Amino acid sequence: MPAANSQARRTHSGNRRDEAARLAVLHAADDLLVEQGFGALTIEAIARRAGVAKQTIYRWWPSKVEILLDTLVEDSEKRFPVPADEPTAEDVRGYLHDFARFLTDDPAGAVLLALIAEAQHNPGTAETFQRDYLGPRRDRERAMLTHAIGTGELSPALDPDAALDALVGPILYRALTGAAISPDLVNTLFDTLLNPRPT
Amino acid sequence: MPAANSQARRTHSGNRRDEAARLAVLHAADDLLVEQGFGALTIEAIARRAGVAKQTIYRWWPSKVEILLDTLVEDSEKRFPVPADEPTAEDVRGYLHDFARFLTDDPAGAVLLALIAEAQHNPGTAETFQRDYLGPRRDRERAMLTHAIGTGELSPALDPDAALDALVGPILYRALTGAAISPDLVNTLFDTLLNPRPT
Amino acid sequence: MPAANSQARRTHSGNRRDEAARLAVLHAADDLLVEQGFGALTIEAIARRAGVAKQTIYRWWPSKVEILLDTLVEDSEKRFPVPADEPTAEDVRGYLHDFARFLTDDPAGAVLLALIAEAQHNPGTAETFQRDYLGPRRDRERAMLTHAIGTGELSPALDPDAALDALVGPILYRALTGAAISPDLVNTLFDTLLNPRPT
Amino acid sequence: MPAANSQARRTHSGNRRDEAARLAVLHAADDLLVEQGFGALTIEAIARRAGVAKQTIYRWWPSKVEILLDTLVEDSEKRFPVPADEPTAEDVRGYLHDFARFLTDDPAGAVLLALIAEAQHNPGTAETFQRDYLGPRRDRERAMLTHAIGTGELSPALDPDAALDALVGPILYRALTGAAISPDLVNTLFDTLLNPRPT
DNA sequence: TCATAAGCGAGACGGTACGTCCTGTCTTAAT
DNA sequence: ATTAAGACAGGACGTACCGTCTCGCTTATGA
Repeated sequence: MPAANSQARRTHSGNRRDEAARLAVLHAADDLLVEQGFGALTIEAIARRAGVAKQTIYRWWPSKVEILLDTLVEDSEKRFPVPADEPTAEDVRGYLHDFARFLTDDPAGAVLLALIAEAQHNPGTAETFQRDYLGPRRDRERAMLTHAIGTGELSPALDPDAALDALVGPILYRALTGAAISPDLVNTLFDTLLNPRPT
Repeated sequence: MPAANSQARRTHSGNRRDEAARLAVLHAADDLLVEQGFGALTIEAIARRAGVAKQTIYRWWPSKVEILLDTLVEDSEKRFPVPADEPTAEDVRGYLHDFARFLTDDPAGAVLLALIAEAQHNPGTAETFQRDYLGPRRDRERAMLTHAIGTGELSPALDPDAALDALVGPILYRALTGAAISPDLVNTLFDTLLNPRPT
Repeated sequence: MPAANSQARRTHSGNRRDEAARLAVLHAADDLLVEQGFGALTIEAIARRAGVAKQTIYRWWPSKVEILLDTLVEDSEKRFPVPADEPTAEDVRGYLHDFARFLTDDPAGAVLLALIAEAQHNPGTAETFQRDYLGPRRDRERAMLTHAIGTGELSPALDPDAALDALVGPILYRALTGAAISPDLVNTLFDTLLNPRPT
Repeated sequence: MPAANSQARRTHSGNRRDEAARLAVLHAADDLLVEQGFGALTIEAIARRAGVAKQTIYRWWPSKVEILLDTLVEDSEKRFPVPADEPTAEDVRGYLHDFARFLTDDPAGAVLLALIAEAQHNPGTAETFQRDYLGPRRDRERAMLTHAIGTGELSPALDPDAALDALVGPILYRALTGAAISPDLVNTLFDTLLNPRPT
């Protein structure tokens, strides 16, 4: 764990961006969100916990939303990457399970929910979030689904984007309302909406 | 409509709750949210626009969330009431269309999105919102769906609550991400998930 | 002494200006200036020490200069009021001695020096200081001197305003440069510049 | 004059102190003080305008006060040097006129006023200013005055230092309060305080 | 001649204060 | 009892400077 304590004064790197400060900010933001909730996630609190000056945060991130985005992009790639290499129907199913587990069991899932929330409150956030997170992921999800349709493994009644909304929507909705997401639900959604070739 | 302007000093009602003040607050909150977004929705701004003292707001509402809830409950009942009287399959379908239209076309739809968002940021809000809005509506939605299943008109692969999540989820997800919701999408979801008896 | 401690939360006066807060601010500013110098005299430090919110300071004073002015006006009137009632030559002489003593021995003298200094750095301060302090005092000093000239007790070579500058200037200059001001110096200035009728 | 513009990147002298940078700093400080006042005289602003790195300033001057002192020493010597070569009474009188003119008409006079001001706010500045400016000049002024007394041209009622305070004080006081200084005032002070042998 | 040592522009860093805004509590005077 | 008004303590906002630091470069010097 990257120590962000303040007694051992970090020595920084002069003219160049200080990687230790960058990480300290990301971790502080993440920790604060999980431990104390979005209300406690102020720039001042992040700076305080990271042992960093406010100006250092403002220098590199326009707002706390972008900090969260940075952590989310990293965490999402780590915890539920979109299967990209000749994905099969089972890869798609597995991806949906991973997504559900990320939202309900992973502390980082809270970041995704918080960003969706913040996007409702702020049009700028909505745009940034769409551009830097939802859009790129959707592109890869669409490619995944399209491939599995192309092989004949899946044959949904909806076009790929609508099908993805129909799959992701319910999972996310249950997460947003604090409900559990059983693997059965995911499986039934998958079977009903994507109509997989019987095995 | 009760004027909420400040030049014509409203005369208030002595020792009874002032209904004009109550309405002025609800309208001010609604208007501010729609016109200037959630960021501008502060107690001070509501009080200012409503021509009401802050204390009057704090006396009757624990937080701005409850103000929004009050407006949302009223507006939802008006714009897309849950069909309750022997609802048919077509009533269910119509309800989903009304819900989608509320979210995308009605200014009051923004209130629902804002409350879902705020619920992510604040556990207290989540609970209140669930208890006073989502829960009661879901009860009536479940009754509606159960009735239509009981008559044999609908036969979903999922249990009623899961089916409702599967229908509401995608619609809400598209609204949350700012996407349009075509009637076709709603129809296809309805047909795929609820498997209606062919007419 | 008005307690400015923070544990015993002051109860304030609601709708009206809180006199206790006003005094706490004035005393905190005074104390900080004397104890830690002008550099430590920040709005934040005053607020901290007075146990007062910053906003309360900004509500009533445009800047810390006006806080100092308020204390200076009060203190000057108390410590070296301008003799006003048929002042004699000896009253004038005594006034000069009081002025010298105020500058060198009284902690409040530091406030006067600080304001003269600040006036050099800030045109707005210069104007306010002139209008609210120097001007009014000079009017009364001129009246005092004019009266003593009118009785024939004093007959300076300079017009009253120039004479006052010639008397005040050296005293203030020595104070500004941290030099002591002996009563002899004041007496000699008085005798040389005002040419008093021999007794 | 060495251009302090930033587009034409100055080539510096490698191993040795860069004289161009030194001058650029002095001029930038001077200009900023005159054009925008003491409030705008920050190290960052000086560095910006001089096209110099902050570190270069901190390397050679402990604080902005010393920068001003450097310019003041140079300018004072140029604009109103203390007559040193067998000064007559008229030299003394002329010196006082020069001093008054420097304070009121010369942009560099603002530097002297600013340093007197800053000395009130900061004991370190007071000491440096006394040691490097006021002290040395006073030594030469005392020598000048003593010489003119020695020749019998002048016979003040006060000892030389007190006489100098009595002359300089009023002039400076009027400058500090933004008042004009007429030659008549200077002449009368001179005549009254120094009691010159009639010509 | 070529390493080395200092000065330089640049700019990131941890801090502190700025002046503004909003929070939720309180008191007053009027209804 | 309820209201409009608004003062209050508190605390976050985003900005500007502070004084320190490290970087990569340039130049003069002496081994």
